[in-house]
Parts: sequence; C-alpha cells; structure tokens
Amino acid sequence: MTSPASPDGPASYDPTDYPQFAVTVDLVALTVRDDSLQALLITRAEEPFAGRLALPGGFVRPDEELSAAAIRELSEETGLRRTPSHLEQLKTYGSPGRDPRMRVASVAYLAMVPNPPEPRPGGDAAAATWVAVGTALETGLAFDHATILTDAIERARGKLEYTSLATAFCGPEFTVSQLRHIYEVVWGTRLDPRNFHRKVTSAEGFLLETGHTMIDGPGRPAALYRRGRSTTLIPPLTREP
Amino acid sequence: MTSPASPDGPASYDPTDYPQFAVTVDLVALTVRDDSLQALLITRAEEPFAGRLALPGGFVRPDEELSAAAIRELSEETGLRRTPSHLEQLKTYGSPGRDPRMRVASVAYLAMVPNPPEPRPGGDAAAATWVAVGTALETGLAFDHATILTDAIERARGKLEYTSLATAFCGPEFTVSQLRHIYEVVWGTRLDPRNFHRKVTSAEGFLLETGHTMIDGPGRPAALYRRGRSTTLIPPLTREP
DNA sequence: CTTGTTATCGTCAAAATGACGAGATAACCT
DNA sequence: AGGTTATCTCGTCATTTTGACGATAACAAG
Repeated sequence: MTSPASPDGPASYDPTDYPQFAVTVDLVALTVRDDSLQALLITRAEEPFAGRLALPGGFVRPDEELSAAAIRELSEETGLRRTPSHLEQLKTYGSPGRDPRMRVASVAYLAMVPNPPEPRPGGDAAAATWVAVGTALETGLAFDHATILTDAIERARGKLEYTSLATAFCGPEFTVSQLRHIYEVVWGTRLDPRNFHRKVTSAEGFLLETGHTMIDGPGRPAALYRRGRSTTLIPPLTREP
Repeated sequence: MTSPASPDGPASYDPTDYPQFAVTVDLVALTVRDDSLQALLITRAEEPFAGRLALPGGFVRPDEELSAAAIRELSEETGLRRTPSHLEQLKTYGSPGRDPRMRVASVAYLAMVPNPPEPRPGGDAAAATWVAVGTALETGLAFDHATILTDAIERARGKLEYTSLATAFCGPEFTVSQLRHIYEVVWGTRLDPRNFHRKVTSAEGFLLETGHTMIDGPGRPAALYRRGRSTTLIPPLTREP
C-alpha cells in the first residue's frame, strides 16, 4: 500500500504517519407503525455486544459514496425492499473508545420509511425488526447507538416543524389525517384536526391535490394529496400548545 | 497492526479486509467583519492545489476526539487565539475522488468567531486570512471546499431563524443593533430596527439585560445584553419579507 | 442650541392562531 | 331503514402576532 503523494502539513508524511481509521455507516431508519415511532434494529450476532440490539450498518467500501453505503447496508442488513423516501446524513460519531476493536468513524444516516412491510419471516436478515424507539432506548443498544438514536429522534422532531419531512413517513398519496397522525406520533402530542387541516392546505407548495378521495373506516372520505415541491414549510408548525 | 477482534459482518474479516481511511477535520470559521460574512481560509503550500485557498483542517490523531481535532486545527493552522463561541459538526464529506492522494473522510465543523483580531502579521500561520464568503466562492477553493463552505453558509442562515446562533457572532455583551447587524449581513437583507427590537426583547429567555449601556457613534446609547439560556428562538424570525 | 443619528416605545391595520361550531358523508348497530 | 357515531372539511370569532411606520429619547458634532 503506497500513497501517491504526501499529505500536506508541517512535515512530510508517509502512509503510516497518519492514523488509519475504519469508516462505517450506521442507519437510523424510522417509521410510524401502530401509533408509535419505530426504528429498524438488528440483533448483533458477534462480540462485542452479541445478542444486543443495534443499528444496522457496516464498512464503507473503498470506492463507495457514503450515501451509497448507507443505502446498501440498509437493504443488505435488514432485507428491507422498500426504498426510504428520505435519506439524510445525521452526524458522525468518532470518539476514540466507541468501538473496543479499532478506531472507527461512523457516519450516521437518518432514513424515513413509509408503510414498512411486516418483519421478514425468514431470509438471511431475519434479525431485523421494527422496535418502538422508547422501548429501544430503555432496552439498551450496542455501542453508542442509543446516543445516535436519540440524536436522530431529536432531528426528526425538529425538522417536522419547518420542513415537509413528515410527508416522507407517508406513501406517495396520503390524507391530511394520515399526515397529522405522523405529527402526533412523532411529537407525542394531540393536534386540532381543523386547525391542522387549515395550516397544511394553505401552506404554499406543501400539498398537491390529486382529485381522488379515500375511505378509511367510518366518516367522510378524505381527499388524497401528494407532496408539493416546497421542501420548507412556511409558516412553520409549532409543537408547544 | 493487529485487530483484537473481527468486525461483524456476513463473513470474518482480518484488518486488511476492511478499507483504510484517512479521517480529517475541515473547519468553516465564520465571522462578520466590515459588513460582510467572512470565512477563515489558508493558502495551501503544497500540491495538490498549491497556492489555492482552502479551509483549515488536518488529520485526526489516533486518540483524539473529532471536536478536539477541530479546535486544535483551528488554532494550529490559523494562529487564531480567540476561542470560537460556537462549534458544531456540519457534515462529513467522503466521496471517493475528493482527494487525489487517498481515500479521505473529512468531518466538517462550523465555528462562529466574534470580533476576530486582524490577520496575523507574521508568525507561522501568516497564511490564514478572513475572506468574504462571496469572494471565496468566486475565487475557487481547493478540493470540494466550495461545497462545504456553501453548506456551512446555508446552515448558518437557516439556524439564525430559530436558534440563538446569531449571538455567537457577537461578544459576551452586545446591543440589539449589533445583533440585528449580524442578521442583516448573514441574510443579506434589511430588517426594520423597531420590529426587530420588539421581537428579540420579547422572546422568552433569549436576551438578558445587563443594566449597562454603550455608546457607539452618534445617537442614543444602546442597552447591552447578554445571551439568555434558551438556545431556541420562539417565535422564530423570518427572512422573507 | 440646532442638526443629525441611533435607540426605544407606541399605534394601527392586516394576517395568523387557537378554540370551537356545524354540515357532509361514511360505517355500524339495532 | 333509521338512528348513532365517527371522520373530513368549511366557517366563525376572539386573541395574538406581524409588518409598517409615527413619535420620543438621548447622544455627538458643528
């Protein structure tokens, strides 16, 4: 392994002069199911933390984009067929002691998955399950994954306020009620259906009418909408009252 | 170099099985000077991009926290004495081709520096200068640093709306006008002094009165404030009007 | 003292918000 | 079938917030 040139710095380096890192991606895939916010977790097969729940993730390959590694690991490790409707980089975790085996920098990604399929019955990734985030944090996760999950939840909660992120939890077409349900579950609050309806339908470029309606349970059929072009939500929604 | 255990995965690895990365930190240190938003840049001494402007940064050491590396590089590479009043992780850039010499994952940090000193006259870090961000982006930066700087500016602009980040551009005590000036420069807009004053002074926990006043040029003396405890700004400021 | 400049307080109409009433349209039960 | 219940959607209305801007306070400079 030779380096074609010397990295810049006060002195000249050869390849063994600068520290070698392993770079991994960890994924926080979130969804809303059964009236709760859930994360996709795997059960670790090997030490350390064998048997513990952990975020899916793995090494970034030599010629792979970070985001490509995130998508690959999500499907490889969890068998998830559905493509996440939103994927963004969350934060990088690289404390010296976070992995007892080696120095690792882990780039965490946040993914939203709409209407996830049931946990895989068999297959090679049967260990992946959706777990309510509260349960996951109480259970105790491997490595510093509880910190990562906490950061991810906080990011998601915050972004619901001023972006259209909530639509990423829904399928391509959704009702205002389904969207409101996302907010209520992620924030853990109740929102007035009438005021919520007024806000999201009057926000410019947020929702697009499809002209169709949908019947779900009792009550008047609900109009189906699609995401609009605008990624920001103005004016923002607030989660205080 | 031996690894105490095998990383988990579908198969067993030995240390040469997973790719080796160099991990660096890059810093976007921002300040407001001379009515413009400026970033601290260095002139590269070596190839590639010798002579080009670049963000300060360098390798993370084997037993160093990422944030500690960011602080260290900022002072080492730029000779900056003043401690940034705010430091946060921005994003990690790790495309395979971003550094022609090796595979690098660079963790970018965003720092706010209040009232920076004049560019260092001599010293070993004389190459560090404050450059208006518009000029820097037109000039062309080394590597993908233009992308990083663009992301940093967008992050800063966005966070002014709903956090107290703007106070990080000011010293420990500041007037409402100085704070407004930060917003105007970073956003590139004009804000009504009277409405701005009403908003920031009525936002709960945002500003703390010191009881002192300050005279700066002609006009009535301005009351001096200090940052309040609240890190979020409710209701948020908007940059549309 | 007059003029210019900035800081701060007040006023007022327009817009947004929160609380809630009411009709529309469905499922469900008897 | 008819009544009940539930949800969706449109309206109403008092309160709050916003944006535009007038007016006063407190300084420097001439």
